[in-house]
Amino acid sequence: MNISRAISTVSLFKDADEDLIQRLSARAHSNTYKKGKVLFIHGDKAELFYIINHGWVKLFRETLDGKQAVINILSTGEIFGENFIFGNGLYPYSAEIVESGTIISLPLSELKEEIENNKSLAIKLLQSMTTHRQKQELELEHRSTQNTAQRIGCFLLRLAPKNTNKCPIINLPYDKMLLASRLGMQPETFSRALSKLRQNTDIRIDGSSIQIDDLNKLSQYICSSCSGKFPCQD
Amino acid sequence: MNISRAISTVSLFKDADEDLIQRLSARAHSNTYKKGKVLFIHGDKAELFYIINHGWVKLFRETLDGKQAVINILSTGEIFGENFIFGNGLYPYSAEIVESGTIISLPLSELKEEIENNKSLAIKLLQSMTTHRQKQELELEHRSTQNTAQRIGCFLLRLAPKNTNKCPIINLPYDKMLLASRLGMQPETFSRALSKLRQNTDIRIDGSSIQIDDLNKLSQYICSSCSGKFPCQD
DNA sequence: CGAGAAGTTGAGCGGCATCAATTGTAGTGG
DNA sequence: CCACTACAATTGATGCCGCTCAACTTCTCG
Repeated sequence: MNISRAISTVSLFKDADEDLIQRLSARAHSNTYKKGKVLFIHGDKAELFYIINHGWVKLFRETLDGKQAVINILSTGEIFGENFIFGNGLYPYSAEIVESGTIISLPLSELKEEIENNKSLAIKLLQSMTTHRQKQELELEHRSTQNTAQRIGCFLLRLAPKNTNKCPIINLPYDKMLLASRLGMQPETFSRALSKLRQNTDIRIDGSSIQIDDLNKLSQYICSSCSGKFPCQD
Repeated sequence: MNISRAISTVSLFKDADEDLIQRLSARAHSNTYKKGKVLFIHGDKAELFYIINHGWVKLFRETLDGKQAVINILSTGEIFGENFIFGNGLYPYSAEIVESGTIISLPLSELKEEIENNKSLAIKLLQSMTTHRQKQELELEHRSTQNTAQRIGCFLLRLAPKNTNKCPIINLPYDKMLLASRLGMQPETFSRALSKLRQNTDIRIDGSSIQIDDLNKLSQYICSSCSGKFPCQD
């Protein structure tokens, strides 16, 4: 897959004209990284933003006493670092490859220039920022109102295909340790919470694949502690 | 204080030209509300955004089983609802007056129109969204890495004046119940956590005013569980 | 097949929530 | 102005949820 094709799949550039894609491609670099590679750390000078062509990336912060807070875990077609164009010039968190893959990097200065000259791109970025803010707020709500079993269930519900009424089978996108950190809990707690969820909602677990027999029962168990209604759309 | 003056104090409109302020003022309404008044609730059609001229406003979400998650508590010169211009047309949370005051309301459509015709305003909005996102991420980190006493201390530190090396005296901006909910804890927990903080950091508490004798000791107690360095700037 | 990591399970503990009772405080009306 | 009321704030007792430490099992991959 070539670079310009990858760029044009990103939702921020979906309706962009061909010229823009080409200008961006000209300044882009594609690299393949192994699991464990750190792209940048909290406090580094922010000069690039990234598009994931393939693989998984973890965004996180580390506290002085060694704890880690995972902000998000991203995959193919997703973008990160783009929201620092108008920041203080430093990355506010770190990024690490958690599943080997290829990453495209682009200069923030180039994106900034494009945005300043392209109204519809600026508005696209505003839209994507709005979406992210709302997800973030929902995340914060979940942390304070949902218990660990519900948080796992909520994650599963959002992975489930929306429009099938048959029992979906879900494959966890990455390993359970990573998922636990993504959901803000310990691996041991995750394991126990998942089996608690199984007891309460009749899901069937086989390694990393999970079958939901009764979607209704699951969503009731989860969404009673949420401000939204299933299926989640906000 | 007249409407256009109030509008021009908002950071989003700080460098705006006089014409813009006047166009906005022409479509603005100022209202005085008492404590308890609900401006809008989660799910309402989003048609207005608001500027606080005076008083305090709580933004929050409510879950089906009655729990409440406070998103933020805002005051004079702050703006809210502006980030729904590019949303799905519905308010994603509720807003309630918690300290009586006057609020200016403006149509979102007007702001949207201005932004689409005014590049520098669009960029201003992008900047403010960036700031908000980073604050939100820090908030999420705090919830998972800081305990209740540290969260209170962190709140105090951010209220303290930055550039004095003498012992600052801080007045809590609103009552302790509300502050507890803002920090995601129960009132009883807040009370206990505050006295724990007093024991560990030599602060002196007298009702709602708090004196910090040893700023260094306080910041060490707090910021060891944070990814940032004191004084907080990111 | 063996080493190391992921995942599970158990025991124990601490932090925060909950329920309940008491004290402090501000606002109301006689 | 004071008595009354309602609510804020504190304190105690108790229980649960999730973290920590530890042992064990399962899985993965060289």
